[in-house]
Amino acid sequence: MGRAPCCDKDGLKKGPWTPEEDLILVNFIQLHGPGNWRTLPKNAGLQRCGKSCRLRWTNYLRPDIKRGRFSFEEEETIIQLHSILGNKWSAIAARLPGRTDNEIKNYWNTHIRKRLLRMGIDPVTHAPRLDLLDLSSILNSSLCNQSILHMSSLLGTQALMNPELLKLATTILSLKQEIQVPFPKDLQDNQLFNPALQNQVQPLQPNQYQAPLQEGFSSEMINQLMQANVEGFYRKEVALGDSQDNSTPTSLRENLAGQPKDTYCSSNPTVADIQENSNFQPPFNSNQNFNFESVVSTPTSSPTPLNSSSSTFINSSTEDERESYCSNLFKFEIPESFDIDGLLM
DNA sequence: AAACGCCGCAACCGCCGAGGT
DNA sequence: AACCTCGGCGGTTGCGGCGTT
Repeated sequence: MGRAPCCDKDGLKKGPWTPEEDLILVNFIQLHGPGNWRTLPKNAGLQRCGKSCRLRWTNYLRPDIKRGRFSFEEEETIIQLHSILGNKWSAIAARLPGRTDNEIKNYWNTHIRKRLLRMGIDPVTHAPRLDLLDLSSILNSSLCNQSILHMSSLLGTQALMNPELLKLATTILSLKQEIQVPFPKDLQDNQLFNPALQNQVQPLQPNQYQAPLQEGFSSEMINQLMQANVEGFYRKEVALGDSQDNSTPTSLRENLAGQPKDTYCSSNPTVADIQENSNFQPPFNSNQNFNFESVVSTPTSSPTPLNSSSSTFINSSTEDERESYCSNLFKFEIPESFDIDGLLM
């Protein structure tokens, strides 16, 4: 069945809207309402197709549109909703008053997505991905300092209690001493020139996350480094005064991490759907039993209210701070006030 | 100052589902 | 059931602004 074009393209203008066209469209809609978009441009005297008019109105001219930079709360909401809804921009926009799906989509693609990639987090699944991780930026921050104590600040003291991770840390440190690599220089650059290091830290390829790793780096160790990366960011915020119980690795990220995109993006996912379709395997604590509802329902005594950390950075706006803040979103818990049932309907 | 490349965003395109005939 | 229209959605494109060389 052939589909008729939305309008006769002949003689219709395309491209950016002029202020005059905007004025005509706004005046017409204020007087008559949008009505039928197909006939609107003709009635209003615009040389545009109805689709173009609708888009211009909904994305730009609507009086209730909020413009300007996204706040941290908005960004937080976007990330949380995206972890549940996937690329359902209109559904996400419905929960962000004054923001359009187009604006949110653009913001995701140009800002949030890139930031997550830098942090080694898959922007589709919201799961840590070793092949996305910028190891150099993580290691540089620690290895430019000689002391193992700095490694502990990177990995967290809890992580260093783990012999495997301690082994990894000392391996890296000893490597550094052996080969005298100038670590403030980009590690990835060094990999290109130093065979010894190349042998230890291979450039990571897609799908290598669960593949057998090079000698000296068991997959478990790498997993722990990944965990340490995410939690390392998180700990920075703790240091800034946000009290939180780190011993509870409950996070929606972990529950949704392994979901296939089809499930992820189903138009009407229910809690049961997500539970049923989730083939998630916890990447870090394989013995832990995961239950979606247990994650969704947060006890009133939860030490991590959804917005508890917002005030920490509320008045700052650097990318680094957002990145640090952002990483904490992957340990979020859903507060009681968050209507997840309503969200999933 | 000019050339170039990158980035962000507005707008377009193609597809889909709902609803009417 | 088949066909058609319409609104809506998500992916993609292309232009303009800005920074760098």
